[in-house]
Amino acid sequence: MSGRTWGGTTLADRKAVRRQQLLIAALELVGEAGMAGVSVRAVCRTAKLTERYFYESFADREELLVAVFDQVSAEAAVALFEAADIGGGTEAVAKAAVAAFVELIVDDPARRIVLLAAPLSEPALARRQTELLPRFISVVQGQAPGSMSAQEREMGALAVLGALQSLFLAYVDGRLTVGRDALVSYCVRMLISAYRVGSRMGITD
Amino acid sequence: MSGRTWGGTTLADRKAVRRQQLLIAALELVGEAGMAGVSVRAVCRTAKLTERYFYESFADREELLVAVFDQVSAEAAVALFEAADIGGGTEAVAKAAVAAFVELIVDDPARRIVLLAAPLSEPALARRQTELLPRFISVVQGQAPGSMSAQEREMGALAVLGALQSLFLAYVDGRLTVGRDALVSYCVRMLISAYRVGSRMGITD
DNA sequence: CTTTATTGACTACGACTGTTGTCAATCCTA
DNA sequence: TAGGATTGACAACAGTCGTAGTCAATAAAG
Repeated sequence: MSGRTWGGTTLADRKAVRRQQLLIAALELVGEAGMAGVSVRAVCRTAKLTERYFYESFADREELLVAVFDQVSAEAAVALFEAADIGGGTEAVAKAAVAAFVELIVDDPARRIVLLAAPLSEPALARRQTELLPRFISVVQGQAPGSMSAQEREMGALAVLGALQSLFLAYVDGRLTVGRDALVSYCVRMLISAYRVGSRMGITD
Repeated sequence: MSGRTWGGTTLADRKAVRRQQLLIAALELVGEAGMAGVSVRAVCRTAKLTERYFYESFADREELLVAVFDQVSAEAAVALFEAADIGGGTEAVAKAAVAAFVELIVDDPARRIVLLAAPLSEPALARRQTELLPRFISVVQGQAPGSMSAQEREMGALAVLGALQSLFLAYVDGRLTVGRDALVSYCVRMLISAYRVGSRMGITD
């Protein structure tokens, strides 16, 4: 049965192709109309597939969104790892990674929405992002000081993520009027110093 | 004409009452179904008013949302100012304010969504929040160091806002498993040290 | 009582949604 | 060629949406 073909391809291959078509269509819709533009019918319409094929790969919209997020995240991770692979100290690495990320989100509205904005309004993506967060953070921060508890580390990562999301989204919205270099520089410094919040107990003003 | 009454009240008064009914209905819908639950028809249904009265006070959904945001923000600001009005140093003030804010958002899901989550998915609210941000931040941070540029101050405020949003939303979602005291403590330290990022030029690791 | 303003309950337009089923046409294998 | 799998194009159900107009009933003032 699995060897049977249609148009020269197996059913498994056709399913994989259709699945990818749906992911691409969803990302395209995000870019055009934001997350609200991603409905089952809209995605199928854009992919030129009937709704039957949606349910071939995804139980519901949420499952599709998570798959889109995973795919875009994986691409972003590759870009970050490549940008950070320049050797040098923590600051140089952080700067390269942040600059690469700023370029990615400025240049690609759809991916920006998926990576930064969507997790803020889609609970499933927020959870997924939280799961993947340590991986992204580790690119630029290396090892946390041993004195930090797991909780401090967790809070630090979430705080950094929130801060970056806020800054980047404000920057592209025009709510933050600074140059790109200043933004990158600030983010780098923030990333590097983030552990200081947690690593210095008993701070007084 | 303005003195003419209906049921003992003037037209202006009735308009004000209906407007408030719509605001209350919107907040109630937020609590039940998130921002997606707030449509013109749903709000009017909940307020038991016909759609005509929606357009009496608001041009569209966005204008209603901004009004809801403004009202909830004003209430939150009062709560923060009262909590912070305890005298003492910056840390004590910050702690009181953060603890009060955490209590507010944990106890009131609708207000939490309006204050923290909605600005992340509704552009008009993001802009409004950016405008009001300096006011909230000033409660707990007093004056920024004179050495900071306006840009650094702006970025610092946005970073802090994003960090707090991220931490609080993760906390109430169960994505961040720490105690409330640990969260408050971390946020206070972060708030107090946020200016250090900007105030120390040329940080090296 | 007459006139005007206000209210409440619809209708209309032109779409949209998620999910599932039906049926005819096409393709493939034996 | 026959049988079964696959495809493509719908229809169906039961709703939803934003915006504006219509009309009868009610209220108020002179």
